[in-house]
Amino acid sequence: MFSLLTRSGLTLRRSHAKRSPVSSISAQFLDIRWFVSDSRRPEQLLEHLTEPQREAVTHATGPLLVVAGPGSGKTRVITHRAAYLACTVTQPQHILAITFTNKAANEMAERMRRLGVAGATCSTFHSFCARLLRMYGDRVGLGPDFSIYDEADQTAAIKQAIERLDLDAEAFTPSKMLNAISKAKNDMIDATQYTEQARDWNEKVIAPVYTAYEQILAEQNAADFDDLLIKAARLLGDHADLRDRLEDRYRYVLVDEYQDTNHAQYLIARGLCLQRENLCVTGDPDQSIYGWRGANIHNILQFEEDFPSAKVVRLEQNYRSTPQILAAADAVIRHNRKRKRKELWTGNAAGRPVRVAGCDDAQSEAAFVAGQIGEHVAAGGAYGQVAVFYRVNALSRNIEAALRDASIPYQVARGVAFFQRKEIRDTLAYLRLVANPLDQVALRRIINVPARGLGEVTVERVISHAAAVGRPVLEVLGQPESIAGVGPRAAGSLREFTRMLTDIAAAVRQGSLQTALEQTVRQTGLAQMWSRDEDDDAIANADELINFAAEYDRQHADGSGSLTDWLQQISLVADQDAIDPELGAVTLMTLHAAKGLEFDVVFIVGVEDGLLPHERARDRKAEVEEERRLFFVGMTRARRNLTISSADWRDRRGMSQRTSRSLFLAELPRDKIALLRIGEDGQPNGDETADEETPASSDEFAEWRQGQLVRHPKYGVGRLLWVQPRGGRTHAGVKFAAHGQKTLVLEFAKLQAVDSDDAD
DNA sequence: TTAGGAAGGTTTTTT
DNA sequence: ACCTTCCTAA
Repeated sequence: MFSLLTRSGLTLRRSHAKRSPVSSISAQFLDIRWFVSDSRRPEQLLEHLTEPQREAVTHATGPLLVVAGPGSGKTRVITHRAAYLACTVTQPQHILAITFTNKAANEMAERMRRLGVAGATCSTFHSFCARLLRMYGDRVGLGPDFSIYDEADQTAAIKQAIERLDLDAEAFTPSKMLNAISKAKNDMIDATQYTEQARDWNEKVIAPVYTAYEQILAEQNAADFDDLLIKAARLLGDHADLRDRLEDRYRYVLVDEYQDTNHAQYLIARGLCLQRENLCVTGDPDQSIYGWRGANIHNILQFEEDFPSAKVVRLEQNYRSTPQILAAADAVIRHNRKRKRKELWTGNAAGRPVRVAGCDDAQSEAAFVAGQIGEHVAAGGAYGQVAVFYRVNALSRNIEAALRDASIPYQVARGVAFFQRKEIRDTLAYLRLVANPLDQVALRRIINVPARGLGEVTVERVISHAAAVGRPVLEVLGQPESIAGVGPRAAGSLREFTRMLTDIAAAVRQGSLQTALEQTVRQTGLAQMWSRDEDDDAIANADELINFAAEYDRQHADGSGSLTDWLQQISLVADQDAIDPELGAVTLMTLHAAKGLEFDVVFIVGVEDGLLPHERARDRKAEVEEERRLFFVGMTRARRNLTISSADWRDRRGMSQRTSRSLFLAELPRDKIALLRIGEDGQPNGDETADEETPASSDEFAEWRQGQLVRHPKYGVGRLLWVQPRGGRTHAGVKFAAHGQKTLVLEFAKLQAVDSDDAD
């Protein structure tokens, strides 16, 4: 965001008075016990609701599952239900609503306030757990100022673990290890259990790393993202007194996007509702898109078994999209075999057909999108009602360039990217160290940034000395002369470094984060380093960070803020949090980030084999189904117009490569879509030239895709490089192990598919 | 110890 | 194309 957000040619710098997209997350806990502002009668809340919606809203006690199709008014039901409960059976402060992003949490709080209910807690799982751990973390080995390690910090910790074990297991990259550890954590398998269960060679290598990694996190008073959830789950599981206290506080619990909860989140939701079972979950199995990070779709599928007394309400009427859009999305999702049947329908008026645009290359695709947005606005539409979705972030580049060229304002939903920038991480590392002196990942990051003559050798000496005398590193830093092997020069630098930290800590105690940050940037020499390197981006971004701190200061003028809390907010920022709907700009984001949003006009670009479904998912049926759900989520965001595009050529790794179209395109219903052919200029080439593009003759090979293994009677086994319908025949490039690359016509080549699908 | 260049590996999605 | 890491020279 910030500078990323404002890359468009137009001026989008927001004034300070305006709410910064990410600063809005600070309001996430709304514990203020206000009065229910008007004496709204409960019946009023039921007006304008359909029968099933009303059923869900008025179901007061006991478990409730709301299976809500896209655009079925789910958010409305949730907020009305919370409001209804608050003025019939309970008070606002006894309601806990858990959503997927901070942005959604804020929105829910805001909508409830508009319904006259203030004081409910609206939060994400991660924020809720973090706050819980700040209070009760001592029971699971965390001090109140623990650091939250993101992926980069985790990687650093893993590297430390590997070093400590004297392992040079280059067979695994740290990120592979991290994945394995994260997966284990998501299943609530701790390092001890993992070690006991380790069967194959992989697991036996990873087990000691997992153990060492956990040790390092504990030493540094740090928790990774997974820890937030699993430590909170353990807290609830092991401490009945705490559970009782929380259950008394939160008597009605509501979990949104339940299809994307993992095992730890499931345990937390359960743990909060053991006695009253006033748990209401909402979600849609067809929109489960986070299986890859441990989400367990069975949580929602088995809700009725978990809670035999559960009431189930299905919301199937769609109020969002045109019948064409809904029918197209429905036709696609029906191809998923592991699925509960659901009938989607809408009473909305017919609109335009869904458009499927085949483009020459990624540039013409981008130009096409920009041109169409221009036309939309020329016809009276607003930029703010347009979104472009893609499978991978890298695809935003072309689109951004084309929008800039066309002077179209846009925002990219990449809230986290800002905080991952080097200059921001460096600056924050100083503050992290002040908040949590045990945060060695932060220490190692900046002890020699900017360079002050403290090399690897010195740092290791200091750290091992600290370990030897059993004192915290920061304490040892202050008396460098007592460390063997540290010369006078290094000692001077160490003292200077310690003094800077002390000064920053003092500035933080003064209560202004803005001042503390300004001082950090100046005193540490970071600012000087950036100007020396003429790194204008770094300077601008650091300024943005300072503004962000200033905004926090302003919102916590009453003294309710803290450095730890500010850092926590930053750690838990989501990409979606960076979107400002008021900005009046086109929104660019990944399909994952699109969940829960809606726009009048939607473009889904790069719908090509290998991209959607992504090549990493393509070999496993379950993963292809998740990719299909992702496509479904994207399609169903559209209210009025939906355009799906693919390019015949796309740059990958610097080289232009032939693509083949996504198998999902063949699943769109012919009669609901309009096919377009887009030339180099990004203009449609006549309307009905699409026929040669449709794989009319090649239905037989429609399922064949890039990367698939095939067997040729003469050449043996090979892999499909590309598949392209051409004039009633299907051409394909195949790379054979023994005979190199060949171009074949599938109708004649007598290729057999070699099935590489894993049963999952 | 640092800087700078060459080589080499790498790419999904994210709280 | 891009980033990280490794290597070498100063």
